[in-house]
Amino acid sequence: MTPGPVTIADVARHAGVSASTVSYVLSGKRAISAVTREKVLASVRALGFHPHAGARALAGNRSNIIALALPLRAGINVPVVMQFAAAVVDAARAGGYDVLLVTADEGAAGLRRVAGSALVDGLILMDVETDDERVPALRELSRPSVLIGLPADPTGLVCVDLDFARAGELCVEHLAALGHRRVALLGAPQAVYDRGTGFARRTRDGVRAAALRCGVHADAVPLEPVFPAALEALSRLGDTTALIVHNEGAVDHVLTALRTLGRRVPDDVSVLAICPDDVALAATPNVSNVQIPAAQLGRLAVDRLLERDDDTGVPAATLLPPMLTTRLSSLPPPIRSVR
Amino acid sequence: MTPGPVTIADVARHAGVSASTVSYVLSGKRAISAVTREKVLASVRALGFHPHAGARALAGNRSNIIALALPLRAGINVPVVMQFAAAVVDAARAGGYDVLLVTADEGAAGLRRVAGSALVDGLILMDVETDDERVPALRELSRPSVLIGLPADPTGLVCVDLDFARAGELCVEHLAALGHRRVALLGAPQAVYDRGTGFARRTRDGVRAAALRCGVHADAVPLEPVFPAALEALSRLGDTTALIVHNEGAVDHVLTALRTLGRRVPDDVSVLAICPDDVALAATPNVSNVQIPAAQLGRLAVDRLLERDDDTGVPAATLLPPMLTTRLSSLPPPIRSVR
DNA sequence: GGTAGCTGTTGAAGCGCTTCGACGACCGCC
DNA sequence: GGCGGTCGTCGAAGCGCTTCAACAGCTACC
Repeated sequence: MTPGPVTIADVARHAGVSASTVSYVLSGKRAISAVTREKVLASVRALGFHPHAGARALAGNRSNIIALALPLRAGINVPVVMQFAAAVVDAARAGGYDVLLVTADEGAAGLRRVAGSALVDGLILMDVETDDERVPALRELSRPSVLIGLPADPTGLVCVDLDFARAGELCVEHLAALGHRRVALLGAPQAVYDRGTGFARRTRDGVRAAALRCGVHADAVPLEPVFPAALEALSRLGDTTALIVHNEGAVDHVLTALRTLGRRVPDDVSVLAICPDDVALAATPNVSNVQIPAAQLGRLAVDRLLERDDDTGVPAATLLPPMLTTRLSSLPPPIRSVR
Repeated sequence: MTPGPVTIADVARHAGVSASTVSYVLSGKRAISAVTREKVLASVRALGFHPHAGARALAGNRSNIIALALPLRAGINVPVVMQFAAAVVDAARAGGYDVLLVTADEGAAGLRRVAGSALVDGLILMDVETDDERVPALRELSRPSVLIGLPADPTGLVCVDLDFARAGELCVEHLAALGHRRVALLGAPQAVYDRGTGFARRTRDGVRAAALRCGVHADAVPLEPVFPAALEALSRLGDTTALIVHNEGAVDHVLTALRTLGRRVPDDVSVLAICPDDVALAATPNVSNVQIPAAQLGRLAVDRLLERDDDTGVPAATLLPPMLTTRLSSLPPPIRSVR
């Protein structure tokens, strides 16, 4: 039944043409008459031919694989990462590429390994730190790469991300417009700020800048995504009337803690989140949020990576504009707070 | 600086030996004198040589890549899946293998594609359904594979998993021993049962069997991992004095719902969970749990896959025995319930 | 009627590596 | 001192594919 793997020569023989013709039919790189093409395709189907990936990579000088460097470390929110990953895989597959998983543990050496051995044609990095050891390595790689995130110095690199600074501003502006005068950012765990992860800091900076501009007082506190931490953070926040939660795993805990403290949402406290829509919709009550467009960013990253073949200049950093969706958790502050 | 990629011939020339000698040094498949070996290794380092993955796969008939088929669908708990994935990647890397990500979307066709094109040397599948279309495909693949999970008919396949039936029994036995007479299993979302995912059903069967044996009444209800669902499920459970939560994402919600209903844990209600330790420890109070040894299972799967080279018989299914860790959430039932 | 220009197909030359068989050098043994 | 046996190294073959240069057969045009 299975007399060893089928090669292109088998297909050529079966179809009564040469191996190169089969190759051209499959790649479409040369005109082939309709008759021949059909004959060849029929043989391909009949024999169940799958071109040998290694041979193809060797001869064609491209593996049709891209590397996805995923963070699997402290403080990151796993479901969000997986949304990115799923989008990247989908987009890559749609473009005829497979995805090789590289963990952040391997660091720059891992990237050099997979790129150096021609295992992958390009790389996508997530969870980029402000001063990431992998960033300089990337520049020397001779393979294209795209970062999801924004390092301190993006020169010569292609980056895509949500404009988190603007997202922070947007939240403050929204709350300020509602009349809030005292807001707080409940952010990522401390470890994420310490590590210099870009998105966390950029949001914080955006919140602070907008607060200054809008004449609003803004606190910013890191937060572990566990219930006691949420409770404790809230009890220390005093007469804050609005919260901005930039921590997917903590949204639920914050709402629960508010309930525990007897503070109603949105009547006593308004809550905004920067999180994917599904997290916002799973919360009770549904939380007004700036969406994290994971699927869109993942797809964009792949597109940027693959369009590099066409060498359309250097697109540099693309920061998607944030979008705030108003749901049930934000209202003007209670009367007693508006002097 | 970079005059194109370094080939084995460059290394051979630099070291003053033949290409085959370099190959043998690198693979260790033939005795090489210490002097020559050092010379070659020095040249490898000096030139920054990385063997071309495609060429290696072509000549050596192995790609040093394994496929990991990940579920990215409704009802699965993403962080747990990622724990498995991380363990698989780690173990694979330790064995000199890279990991290619294949999503469940691609189904059997995806497996045939990556195996048929010799892209991967072996496959690991997660989230196997009772009657999974991929399982028969696997048998025809001519590449080894390991399932994390247990299909209806595991004949001829290598499977590893936690013994969920035994886990369910263990929970009931523990609660029965404490004196509980009425327990409830809060399980996976309905969609997971409908799909026929093995672990959910096996746990339920284990719970029922042990309940019968121990003379305990056991309800089993599916549960979405959102707060309102937890609240609703609990309010309908009547005078149940103990809960078994087999749903990582719902553990927190169940505890919060109990708090909301004014039922204290463990004084009024005992709670057991089947979940990874970190979920149990992040809960308030810490929940007694049967651990899901994701890291161990991931590593085991890779080991099983790679030891196939040695062809040590057919190890068949390996079900790890469950371990119950008693923490703060389980006590004998309140007096009023013990007639 | 000759030539220029297409179109469709082919053979052959690699891509960079592994591995097989061969062989020279050197060991110890009778 | 000659012979079998290791040990260490090498040349060459080939893995299955892509792609280049070449060419046969046409059409079209002057």
